[in-house]
Amino acid sequence: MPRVTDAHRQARRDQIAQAALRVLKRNGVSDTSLAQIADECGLSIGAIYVNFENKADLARFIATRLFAWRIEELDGLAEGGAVRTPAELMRPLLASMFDENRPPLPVILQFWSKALVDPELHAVLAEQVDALRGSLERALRPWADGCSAGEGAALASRVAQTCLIMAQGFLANRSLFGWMSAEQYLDAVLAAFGPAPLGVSAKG
Amino acid sequence: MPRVTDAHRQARRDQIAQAALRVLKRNGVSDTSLAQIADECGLSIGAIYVNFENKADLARFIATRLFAWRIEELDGLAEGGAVRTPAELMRPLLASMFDENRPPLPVILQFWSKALVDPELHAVLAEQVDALRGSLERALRPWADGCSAGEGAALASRVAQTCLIMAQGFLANRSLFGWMSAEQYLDAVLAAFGPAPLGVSAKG
DNA sequence: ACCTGAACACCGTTCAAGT
DNA sequence: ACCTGAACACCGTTCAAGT
Repeated sequence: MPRVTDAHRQARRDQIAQAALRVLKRNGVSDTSLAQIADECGLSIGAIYVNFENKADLARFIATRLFAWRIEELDGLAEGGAVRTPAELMRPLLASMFDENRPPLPVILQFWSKALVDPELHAVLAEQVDALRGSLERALRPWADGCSAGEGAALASRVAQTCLIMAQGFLANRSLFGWMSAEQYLDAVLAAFGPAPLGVSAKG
Repeated sequence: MPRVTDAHRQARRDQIAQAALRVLKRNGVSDTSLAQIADECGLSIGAIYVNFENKADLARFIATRLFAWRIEELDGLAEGGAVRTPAELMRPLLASMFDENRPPLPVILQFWSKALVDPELHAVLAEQVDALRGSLERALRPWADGCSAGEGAALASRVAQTCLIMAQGFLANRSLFGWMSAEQYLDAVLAAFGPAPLGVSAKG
């Protein structure tokens, strides 16, 4: 009867992962022990090892199940071939970070750090961010083709990566220092690199 | 004779911190034990505790001594009141990340993560990044005043923060995925948000 | 004054023993 | 088939004992 066992196993894995995420939010990634997770989900330490290979495997499961970005919105914006500028697409990208079903930003930053020394966790995060990059690239394609008809694909690819790098910076800064809101960030990017200096029309 | 003792103490602290950084580069922050550091510098674990309060205190010392950014270049660019655009100042800012006297970028990212759960380490990093932000803000002032005479100070402050957030993103992405060089990043930022779409003049 | 290394409480991991 | 909890090697930290 493997089906019953599999369902039970999936439920156990979700139960443990959800409990682990609650402890992670409270105590930080490196200060969370398996004993705390076992207490939180009402099981023993051994039960965690029945359902996961080890602590790193549990971390990968959490990253796979809970870190997946909602990319439907970006895909939706791309439909119909409407021309959306990078600035217009950055807005939903940054807003998606604050989705309440997502782990808090500091937890994500701590997983980035773990991925630097855990190749398998790195692969999980790389796959997720690449899916996000692909959606952004598709959504940018009409704008990119308008900029340079022949090189639209290459431009969309480069700019999609760049928008994600800028979003990574926002996530890190928001977690560590909280200098700005997403709206202030976008406004300042346009003021710094945008077409016309802000305030010129008002001042002169 | 406290002077002899103090000099000896400083030398010991530097000896231990340099050894610790070598192990950090090899093994990552969380996989480096005090036993490894003691072996690397030829002392015992107890000797580390003679010279540092604990492991977190050693980490703070490393961050203070070795993470200080070279801001003289930015200050030099600001002298004489020359107008430098954000894009022009981003170049030396990103280049400074690859100074060979600085710890590698992945080590810095791991310290960011540690700072999220260590308020004293967070204060050290916040002080350093704020000094960098101040230099950038001064260097941006002529440009900002040119954009909007009355609001130059506020604009320079906002844009300095924004450039640092974008640099944070570059550091994180470079450490994790290495998508782009600094030059490619700047080019793509200008293509995405800059005044004229690239390639228009060439394409017609 | 400075250093050592054994001792302590904890961690992740394993595994014989239970149900 | 699933779970428990004691055992193990390790970690950061302390401290009596050395020089």
